Amino acid sequence: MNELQQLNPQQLEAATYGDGPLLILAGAGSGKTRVLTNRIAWLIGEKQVKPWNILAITFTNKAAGEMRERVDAQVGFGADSVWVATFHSTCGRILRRFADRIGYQLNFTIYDGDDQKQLMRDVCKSMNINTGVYKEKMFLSVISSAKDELLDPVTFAASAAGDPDMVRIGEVYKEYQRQLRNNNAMDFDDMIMQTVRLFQQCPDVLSYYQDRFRYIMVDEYQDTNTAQFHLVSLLAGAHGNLCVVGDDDQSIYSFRGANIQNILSFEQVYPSAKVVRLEQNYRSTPDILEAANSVIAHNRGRKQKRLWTENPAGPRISHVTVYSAYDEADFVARDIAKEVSMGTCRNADIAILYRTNAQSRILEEKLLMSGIPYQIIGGVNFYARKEIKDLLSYLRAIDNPRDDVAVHRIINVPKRGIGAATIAKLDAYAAVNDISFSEALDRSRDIPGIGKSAIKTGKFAALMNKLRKEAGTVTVRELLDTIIEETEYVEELRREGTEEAKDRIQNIDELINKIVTYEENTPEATLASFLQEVSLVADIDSLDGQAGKVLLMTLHSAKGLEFPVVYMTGMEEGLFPSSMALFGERPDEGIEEERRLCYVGITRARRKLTLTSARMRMNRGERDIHKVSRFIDEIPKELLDERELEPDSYGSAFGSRQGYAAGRGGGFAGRNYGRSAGDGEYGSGSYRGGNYGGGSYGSGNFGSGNYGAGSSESGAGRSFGAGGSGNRGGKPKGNGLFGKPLQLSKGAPQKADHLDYEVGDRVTHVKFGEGTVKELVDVGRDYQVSVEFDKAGLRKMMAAFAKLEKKK
DNA sequence: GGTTTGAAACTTTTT
DNA sequence: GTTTCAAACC
Repeated sequence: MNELQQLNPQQLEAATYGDGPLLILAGAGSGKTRVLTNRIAWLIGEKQVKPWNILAITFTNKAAGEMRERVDAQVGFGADSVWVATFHSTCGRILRRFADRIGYQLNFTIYDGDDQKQLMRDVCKSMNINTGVYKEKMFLSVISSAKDELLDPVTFAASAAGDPDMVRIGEVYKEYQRQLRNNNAMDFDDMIMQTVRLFQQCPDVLSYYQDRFRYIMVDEYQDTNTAQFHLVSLLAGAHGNLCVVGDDDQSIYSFRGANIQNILSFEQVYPSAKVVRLEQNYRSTPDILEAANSVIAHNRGRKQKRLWTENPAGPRISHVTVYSAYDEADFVARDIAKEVSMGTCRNADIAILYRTNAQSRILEEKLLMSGIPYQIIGGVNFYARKEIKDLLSYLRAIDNPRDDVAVHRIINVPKRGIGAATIAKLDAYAAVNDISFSEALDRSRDIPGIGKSAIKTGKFAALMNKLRKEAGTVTVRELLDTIIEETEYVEELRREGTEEAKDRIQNIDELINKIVTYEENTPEATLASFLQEVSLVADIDSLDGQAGKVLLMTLHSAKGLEFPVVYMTGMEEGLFPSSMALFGERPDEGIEEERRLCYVGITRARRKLTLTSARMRMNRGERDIHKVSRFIDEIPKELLDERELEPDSYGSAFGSRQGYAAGRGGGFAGRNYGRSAGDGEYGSGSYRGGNYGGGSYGSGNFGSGNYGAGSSESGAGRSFGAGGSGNRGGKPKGNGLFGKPLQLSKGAPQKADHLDYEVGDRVTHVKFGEGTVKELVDVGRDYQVSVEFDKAGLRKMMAAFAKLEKKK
């Protein structure tokens, strides 16, 4: 309790405010988590509130975990009875207990984005919808928004009357929802909406939880959507002790249905609400705060507040303009290496932020080359990887036989010789008889026209039934072992023997580890509880903090985090603010949300902030010329250390260097470098000059290397490098300037007269490190070199591109 | 009928 | 550079 003495007056007021609604407007870095945990401790210690009568809701598991830890540390006895959880897991727990009251089985499956898409494809197919005109994604996004607003298919249809497009969408929504229900499945949005429905339809359940949760706290309240608002209001309906914490300036999830009005009009909804403002920032230097304040001041309709700090001054904010995204990545990598070698910071202090996930690749590449350890948050979720998803689908199909999406996914994985035609017959049979796909499988022999395929499908059905039987008696881990054994899933990968297959096996091992950890830490671990846990993990949750690595993530993922050193990359009009926001339906609102995102980014930095802008960026094979982001202009000039870097050829770059040389044809900043491609002009908006050869560099047979430090890291282990699919056969498909193969255009590496290494020599490669030359083949224009690398394994590459150096 | 291969389209942010 | 769709191939 002596912790309270360390709070400032406003924090103390918020932490010790008694009953009734309470709105805490907490600016960035103002210590809101501290206030929340202190409040929980105070409620229990001073107000004699029972720990199990307290509910604290967050958005991510990570935030929940942190709060849990701090509550445990501060509250002591009884702390674990405090319910700290995310919106989705809270609803999950409630629904696992009462979903049967609203027509679901308790073992319902939770569908992620991939599952939703799959299901929507089936829906569109069954309704004969031309997805060339109406995209699945569009349907899903409208349905998602509807659910966020608590509109069920019936209400939606009513509101759609008169608008033919909306009526059509309404029909799709109805069918989608019907199939979800048939599959005994819910999507993410259902979790919230169905819980609200449960409360509305079953007053006894609602009053049970109202009585259970007498004190409710909601973190990041500005990100709640309408459904979440209703959920919270219902829960707080009896006792009225609702404490919400948020910052309207950090509302960045409107695309996900977040309704900023929830926080802006809290005082209207709860007229007796007490409002406390936390404006003292404990995180950043005065310059960084000043920059953040100046940017956000351009937004209208905010709750007035201005952050201030007593923190000492720090280094100036840098803004660096470079020519290309490649130069940007190079600058960031070099700057990090410099700072770290000077001892001003450690790798673990640094975060590189960007607007879109697509920007991460080039940064990743540069960091890898510079030997800087990094971890990427986001991109491909571990649980979304093919091999993981396959095995999880087995578990899902076992747990919930009605999960048609899961059964469809695995019926021919690994290959069992069951093809599309057979599956179509099973589907038709299931539809006619109104049974699930699994049941149709069980009746394989009765299916008309199936022929001898019934032997294969029957075998598969038998396997699934055997596994289901076993599931009741063994642990999840043992069950997975059996699946892997029976299906020879890993065996198959082992036979493939490629680097990619090895990676997949590693990921499967990692999945097994996760299951073991889960079963060890969860007393009542069941297959269903494990699957729920797994489907509700977010990318950000994998961040462990002890890694000693530079972190790369989107600005969205960075919310709620702080770092001593922050790089905000891609500060360009069209990227950030994104063109989607600029040219969307409501440009004003779009820009304001982007600006809030910028505010979030700036306020992540404690000590040193570096902003970077590239003039040119490759975008879907075209180069776009961008102006510097307006947000840079919104920062007072005197706060910025402006620098402009000239493009220059960094000798070490594999591939990009060459593309760079060719791409310069149009001339940059009025100067003419090397050859002139002739067409295209700099400065007139979008440059669409000759084909830049994006993606086709390294057109030799480079293989699809898999890099990254350990595939257990989220995002690492992603493969890049040219070659692989899309460019099979070793011949460059991509066009160079004027449609000719890039290799033939000027500036591309030429075949060397001779090579200064031969078979058996030790060589070094800029990315793969050291290795031994195994084979040299003269293929006309160039030599093809095969090298067995110590770390990266056997690689084939073209000598002119590989830039191998003989080791002395 | 099933599998493999090649070409085309597509990239905001996510629980 | 990745994922999806159609055609060729077995």
